[in-house]
Order: sequence, then C-alpha cells, then structure tokens
Amino acid sequence: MTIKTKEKAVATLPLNEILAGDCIDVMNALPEASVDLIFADPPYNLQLKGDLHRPNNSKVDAVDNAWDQFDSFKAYDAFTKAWLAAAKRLLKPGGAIWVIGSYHNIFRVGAELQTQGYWILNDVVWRKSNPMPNFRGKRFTNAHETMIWASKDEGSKYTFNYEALKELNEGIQMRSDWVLPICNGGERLKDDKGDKAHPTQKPESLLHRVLVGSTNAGDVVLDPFFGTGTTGAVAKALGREFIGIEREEAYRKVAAKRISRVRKFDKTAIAVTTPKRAEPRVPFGQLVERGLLRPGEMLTSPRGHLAKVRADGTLIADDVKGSIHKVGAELEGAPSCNGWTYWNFKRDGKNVSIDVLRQQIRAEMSE
Amino acid sequence: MTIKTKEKAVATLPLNEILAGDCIDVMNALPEASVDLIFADPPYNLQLKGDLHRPNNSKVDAVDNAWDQFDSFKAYDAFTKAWLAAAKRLLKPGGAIWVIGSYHNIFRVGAELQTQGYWILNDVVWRKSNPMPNFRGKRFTNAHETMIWASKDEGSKYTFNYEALKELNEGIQMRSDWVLPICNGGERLKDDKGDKAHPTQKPESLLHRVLVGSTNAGDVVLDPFFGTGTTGAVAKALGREFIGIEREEAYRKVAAKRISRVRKFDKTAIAVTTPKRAEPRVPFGQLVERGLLRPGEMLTSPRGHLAKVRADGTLIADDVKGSIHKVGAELEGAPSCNGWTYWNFKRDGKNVSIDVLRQQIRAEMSE
DNA sequence: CCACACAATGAATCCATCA
DNA sequence: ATGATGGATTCATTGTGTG
Repeated sequence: MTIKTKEKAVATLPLNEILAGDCIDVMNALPEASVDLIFADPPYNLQLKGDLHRPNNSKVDAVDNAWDQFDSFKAYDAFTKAWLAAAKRLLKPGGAIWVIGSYHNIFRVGAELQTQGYWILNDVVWRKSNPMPNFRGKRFTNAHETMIWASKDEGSKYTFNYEALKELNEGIQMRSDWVLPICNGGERLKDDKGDKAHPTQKPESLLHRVLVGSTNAGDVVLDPFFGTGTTGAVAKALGREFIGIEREEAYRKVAAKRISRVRKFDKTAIAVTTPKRAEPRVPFGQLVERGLLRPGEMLTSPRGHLAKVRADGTLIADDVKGSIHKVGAELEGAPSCNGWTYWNFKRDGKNVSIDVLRQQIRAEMSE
Repeated sequence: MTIKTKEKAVATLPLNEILAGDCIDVMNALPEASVDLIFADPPYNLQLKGDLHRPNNSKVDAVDNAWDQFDSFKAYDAFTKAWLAAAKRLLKPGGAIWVIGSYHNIFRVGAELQTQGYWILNDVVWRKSNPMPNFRGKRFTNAHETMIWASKDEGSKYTFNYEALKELNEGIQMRSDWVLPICNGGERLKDDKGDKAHPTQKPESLLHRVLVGSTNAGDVVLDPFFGTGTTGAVAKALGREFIGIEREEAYRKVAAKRISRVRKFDKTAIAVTTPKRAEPRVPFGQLVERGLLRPGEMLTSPRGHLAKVRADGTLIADDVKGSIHKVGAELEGAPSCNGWTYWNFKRDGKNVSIDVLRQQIRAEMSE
C-alpha cells in the first residue's frame, strides 16, 4: 500500500512544467517528500510610500505590483508560515531550501524557518556588483540581498558539492558572500512594450551556483514563486528536473518561452569534481592480504615512531595496538589521525606513504 | 513637571562610565529619551554541540560562555523582546539603533525590531577579509556578519553623514556591504595569561564607520553589551559620549583600562587612510556562472590541445581534469601554467584568449 | 638585519558508515 | 537507535624562531 502510494505519487509528480495557481494550494496538492530542493523568491513586502524619483525627476520603476502589497506584518507572517509549511511537507528527508529576500522580509522568513524546525546551514549574501545607487543620499546603497540555506530538519542530510564549489572559486573554499552582477543586458527579459517583464528577475549566475552547489544531476527542484523562470532555465541547462508554480499568466508565458529555448549542457560538462569520500574504501588489511606489505614489516611516522605490521592488518607500536588510525592518534596524543597519510614504509631505501599502495589498489579496482 | 523630569534625567545620565549589571535592569533605570545611538552586540545563541578540530588536529576555541546559552528559541525571543523594548524607551525621537548578529540570531532580532515599530533603514553586511574557514568542508565559509540599522519609529529622523561616509569610501557612495578584517593582532585584547580577553571582540574599524556615519560629535552612544568596550574606545576617540553596560566584572575591568588609554583624535587626524585596492581575483568559474563561457564549450591551447569546460569551472581534456592551470600544466608536461593566457576560445571563427573575459569582468566590478 | 619557515588562531550551529 | 571506527578536512594574518 505504502509503496503503491509512493509509486503513484512519483508517477504524478509533474516534472518540467509550470503550474498555475496559488503556490500554497498547488504545493498542498503535490505528493509529500518528493522534492530535493526548493528555491524560493517570495514577495518582499515592500512598503513604499508614494513614488521614488531620481534626481532628474524621472520616476523609478518601483516594485509596487498588486501582489506585493501586504497590509501588515501579521498578514505577511501568516503567508510566510503557510507557504513554508507547505514547502516542508514536499521536501524529501535529505532535501533543502533556499529563500532569497531583503531586509524588508528576510528576518521574518528566517525566524519562521527556524520556528518550523528547518535547520539553517548558512546565510549567504549576494553582493551586487552594480546595484542601483541610493539617489537621495539618505541611506547606504542597498547593494546586497540575503539568501538563507536550510536543511529540512536539524541533523538531516543535505547535498553540498563542496569540491565543485571550491573549483568554481579557483581552488579556495566558497565563502558566504557571493559577488555577482544583477540581471540586465541580454539576459533581462522584456515584455512586448520593451519594459522589463518581471521587476525582480534574478541572474542565472546566482542559480547556477545554488544548483551546482546543492543539487545533483536528476534532482527535482521546485520554485514556488517561479516568475519568469530563472530557476527552471538553469535547472534544465544543468540536467536537473524542475517544477514551477506561478500565479500570473503573463509570467508563465514568458517563462515557458524562455525555457523552451534553453539547451541542456552535455553530460561531461555537467559532471563536476567529486569528493575523495566517494572513492571506494580500501581496508588496510588488503595491503597485507595482497602482499603489498608483509606482516612484520616496520612502518615509520613523520616524527620517527615505529610500528610493526601484523597479519590481521593492525599495527603494534610499544604498548599500543590497533588500526593504522588508532595507533597514529595515540602516538601523537591527537583526537584523530588519518593513518593512510601518516604512515610510511621503505622501498629502495626511501620513505613512501602507504597511501600510494591504496591508490594502486583503487586503480586496479577501476580497471 | 515634564521639563523638570527631563532636566533631572539629563543631569543624572552617567556619561563615559561602564555600568555594572543586567542590561535590561540598568536600561530601565536610565532616563527615557536620553540617548542618540545604541550599538548592540547581543549574544548570538550559537548552540554549539561537540568539539571542532582543525585538519591539523588543533582544537577550535569555541564560544561556550554561559552568557551565550539559552534553553530555546522561546527563551531567546523573550530576552530579545525585553532588551529591545528597554532600548527603545531610551532613544531620543531622532535616535537610532545598530544590532549585529549572525544567522543564529539575527532573523529573530530583525523580526522583533520590526514588530516593536523600529524602522529598518538598512541591513549592512560586514564581509570579513580573513574569516575562519569551514574546516570540515560541509558548508560555506561563514565569512560575514549582519548588522541592522533602524530608526526609532517609521518616519522618524535619524543622523546619516552621507558625505563623510562617501569620503571614507574614496568618493563613492557607501554601500551596504563593508569589507573589514576581523579583530586580531595588537588590537586584540589579552588577559593576564595571554589568552583573548573576550571571545568576540569587534574591530574598531567597524565602530568607526558606524559612529562616523550615524552620530555627530557630542552625541550619546549606549552599548548595552559592552564587553571589552570597543564602542566606548571609538566613541571617545571620535568625541562622542558613551554609556556602557556590562554584566561581567572581568570585561568591565579590561574595558576601563583600554578606554583610559584612548586619546581623542584632533579634528584633522580623523582623515582616514584608505586601503589600496589590489586587482580583484576572478575565479575562472565566474566566466561559466555568468554565461561568458558555456559548459560543454571547447577551449584550445597554442599547440592545438582541446579541453571541454565543465559546470564547476574545471576543464576536462582526454583523461586530465582540473583547473585551467592544472590541465594546461599537465598537457605541457610543465610544473605550472598560467591558464588565463594559455587557453583560447572561439568567437566569430577567431581564437580569443580567455583573459579577455577576465578583463571584462574586472571592468564591470570596478564600475 | 633580513628572509624565510613554521606555528598559532579566529562568533562554528562542521562526518559517514557500519555493526 | 546508538556507539565505535575509519579517515577526510583550512584561509588569512600575526607572531616566533632560525639561518
């Protein structure tokens, strides 16, 4: 029964479609635990009083659309609570969510995320390289937006392609502040009159980093505030499945047209750098079994400790016995030790890391 | 009567002192509407579980102080609500508040600020130039903290020294993201044993920018979580009056000694040395993220080698994978290789160096 | 005295898998 | 579920020691 329900659920999950309607209703109609990642760019609750003018009196095209007006924090909180709860139900156990916002709404969103039991992994700042200046000189240039990245629950798994992100950043660990330009130029979608099709279109570079970093190829990515479909466009190019939800028909049309033109990157291009952890585990005992090391042979540590290899793949040094890791840790008085990189053996008079032997076995395994 | 009360209040306002006690009690005992600016660095409620070790096995000195321990979000929220209410009462009508925090607490603080009727003017991101890395490679480097700047009420006046901040920023409007180093070196206060006197001492550069931007000489600045007195030290140097509140005697002692040694800047000395800007580092991955190169696109070397661009900004050529530099070096059998000048892409049938694209990004960044 | 190597450390919600 | 164990993981800056 359970299995049947699940099968049916998966079968009816509408992939790579833009669903019409209110995102809360639509999410509640989708099967639970069916989505790997949610990226959400909810309305910002901008409370603009009157129009804003540039120094030359040209009017700024402010975000004042009807869908962005809420009469109070209370109404906004109720809305936030409802869509976040619906989103949590949809997430698989190892799923995660990203929400982007500004100071107008992000504090309320973040507090509600925590209250609902989502577990914040990072807040990430999108630092805009070309923001709109503060024309009146009354505040700081509003030059960033904030994203919150959270797993479904405390302690739950999540996808994080650490090595791929490190490569994207040319060998240095990716930080929580991302410097990326705003969406303009050819990427910015226009309507029939040549005006911008959506007031807050996000750059594809932002979604590229989010999806490369926190999804794998084939994952299902849901965007409940789809707009003109940046999430869908990048997901398609990267070989992820998407589900979009959008209330406004005009946006749905623009998004559908946009995504239809996107070409998938080829498979080897989508493949990213993988972690060492993904390589097959080789027990140290295999080196002994295969004769790469002989029982009785002595290993040396960087600081001159000696240990004898035993037939069962353990080491013995003075009065310490155990695995290569345990013996290394005890000799160093350290909380842990990677025995593979710690111990050396002698070949032709030279010290060689035992990790070389592990590499050798792994190479044989992959043949 | 009202006037007399006010006069008495001002007369008894303890200036340039560090008051002992719980900040909520102490604030409630101070006269209302008597303070121009509040800078607050409340406990972050970090909720750290076990120990964390660096890859070299040394233990990270975590913030495990009793003052950062709360039983639940509910308890933290009650604390936040109480101190923010006490702070609001103290602010003059034209006063403002700054609160600094991390993702652990800042969303709850920001939401409560809004709920109490404070009016958020900006959120400002302190981007740390030298943050502690993420040692286990499980998340993004936590490389920033968030500050919220809010006036006492919607529509109320506030101080903003636009021109002074513009000068601080080499003639360009100050943005909402500030790149500043963490507090270490000679500025970091030590106790008798040579350990850090306070686990979370803030850099004076941060307070300098806050006080120059949002107070005038002679203004009263209150810091309810005074710690080792960075706010007081910078306020004194800039000719502002300060009031500090601190519960821990050890911190009060260190702060008092520190501030006693501070000399006021003379007016001409406040001219600030601007740090020289190095050419920004552009990771190759940004060309991919920003669509200047497509995953799957082929690059060529001077000697005709081909390599395919991957989604994470690495290249793949035959069986060689890695950064533009590494792949170039391996193909040439060289110890190193500058991939930026080595690789070319095709545009309009002609070979163009990828370094042209880096120049393009640098030009955008400096705009 | 200078150059260079090496060690120390900072607001951190920091593992995965198997028995 | 829980515990034991294998073994993977860091950047910028400052201070100290050595040649």
